[in-house]
Amino acid sequence: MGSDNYASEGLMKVAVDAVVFSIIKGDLNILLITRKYPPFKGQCAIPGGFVRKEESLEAAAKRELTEETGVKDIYLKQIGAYGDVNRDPRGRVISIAFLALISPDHDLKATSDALDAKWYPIDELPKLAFDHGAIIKHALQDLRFEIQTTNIAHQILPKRFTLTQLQQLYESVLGKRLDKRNFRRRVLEMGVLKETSETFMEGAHRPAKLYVFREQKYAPLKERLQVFV
Amino acid sequence: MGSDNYASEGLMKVAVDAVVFSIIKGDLNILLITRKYPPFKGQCAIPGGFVRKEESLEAAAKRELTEETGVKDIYLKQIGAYGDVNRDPRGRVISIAFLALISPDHDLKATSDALDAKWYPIDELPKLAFDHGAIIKHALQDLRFEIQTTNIAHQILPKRFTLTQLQQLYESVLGKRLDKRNFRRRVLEMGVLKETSETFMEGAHRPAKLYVFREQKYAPLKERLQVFV
DNA sequence: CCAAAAGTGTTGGTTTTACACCCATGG
DNA sequence: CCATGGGTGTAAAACCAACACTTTTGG
Repeated sequence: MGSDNYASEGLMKVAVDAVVFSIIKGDLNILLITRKYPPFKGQCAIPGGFVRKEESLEAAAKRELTEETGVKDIYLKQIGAYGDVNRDPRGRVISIAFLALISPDHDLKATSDALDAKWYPIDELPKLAFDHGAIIKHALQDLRFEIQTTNIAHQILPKRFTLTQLQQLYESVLGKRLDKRNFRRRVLEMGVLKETSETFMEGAHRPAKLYVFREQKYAPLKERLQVFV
Repeated sequence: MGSDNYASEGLMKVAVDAVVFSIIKGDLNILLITRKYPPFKGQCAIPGGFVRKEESLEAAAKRELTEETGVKDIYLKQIGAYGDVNRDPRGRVISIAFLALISPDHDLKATSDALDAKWYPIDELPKLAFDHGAIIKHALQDLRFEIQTTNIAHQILPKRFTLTQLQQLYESVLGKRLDKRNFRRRVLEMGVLKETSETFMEGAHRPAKLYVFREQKYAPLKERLQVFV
């Protein structure tokens, strides 16, 4: 960083935006709000807002997400900064984007801003405000990488889950079918899961064993789950 | 992004910083400047500075790099935003970091700011200003990934190069030795190189074939060069 | 003819893929 | 006893890691 004229240079608006993914009926969805004021009034956008002086970028993203959608207590991973000169018609705004993968049963409260937050399947996204279309595209690439290299899956699954649920999650995120036997063998050999003594029963068939993640916080995996994209 | 009180919120300083890598005598080096003014006067830092109203983040990083070090015309890859509240003692500054891999024979001009830019081997880095130590650590991880998944190597190599030069580059970046036969087989099978009819001769031994990258611009590779870290 | 780096294949072990049937349960 | 999804093993193919000698040149 230069030492030159600190006072005048570089002042601009800094925002954060969150691309929040979930799986609904087997399809990957994204949480969007509808803008009630210009610019892009009536169009959809990913939730976000301006960073305050005294909060970190991640804290700002969490706060805005809660304010606009009611979603809280989730892990956000930074995916990059978007800073094209004309990305916001109001003036120069730099946005730092984050991604998350959460359970769809977080309550989407009607918010103070009267923005309504809704889930949209990723292959039926509406036209998006700002450069949010590009941000989402990058976020999806990033998510496909994340799910194979970290335990981010634990954010979306119930504490205890079946291997079939886990596999369906991977299939939805990666957008392709996986072989049941190979998937189970690999995920178990990696040692990131722990078998519980409980089972899950639903419908007229054999009950499924329930598993938990060994690491309950977001953490990188030792090896990559070699499923690729 | 919220629609609320656009005028007042989110205003802060935005900077860019560039972690520029090169190989000097087989060792991975980083380009640092010495700060001539407070804060962190006399300490080393990665080159960077504030973003101007009318330039993109990448353009700002390129401009600052040229101003401070003389290095120009290089590809910069964004690696993330650093926004901790107290990362800059002057006040709130968000910094967007970039990385590059360049040839060491870019001239390091004595700059207008009288900052001198010098190369430092990565295992002999001085104490660094701001959070630049952390930024460099992330940049190195990122570089090790980049070199296996993109043709970023073409930035540092001469247009035509030998396979031995390419292999030494990989070894320096990854910090480990690679098997000559396996390396050559894989890199050729990937099809990112094109053999030329020329050879390179130096010293009393068999001349080496010269190769060029098929893609002359930064581009992701179809497959990953499976060397890992 | 010596030194030096360029160039080149094979083998054994490991990993990955593809693939089909039996099990436990509720109705 | 039927329908449903849970659970399991194996063989062939692909891939990866380890390894040493011949070639071409200049001095």
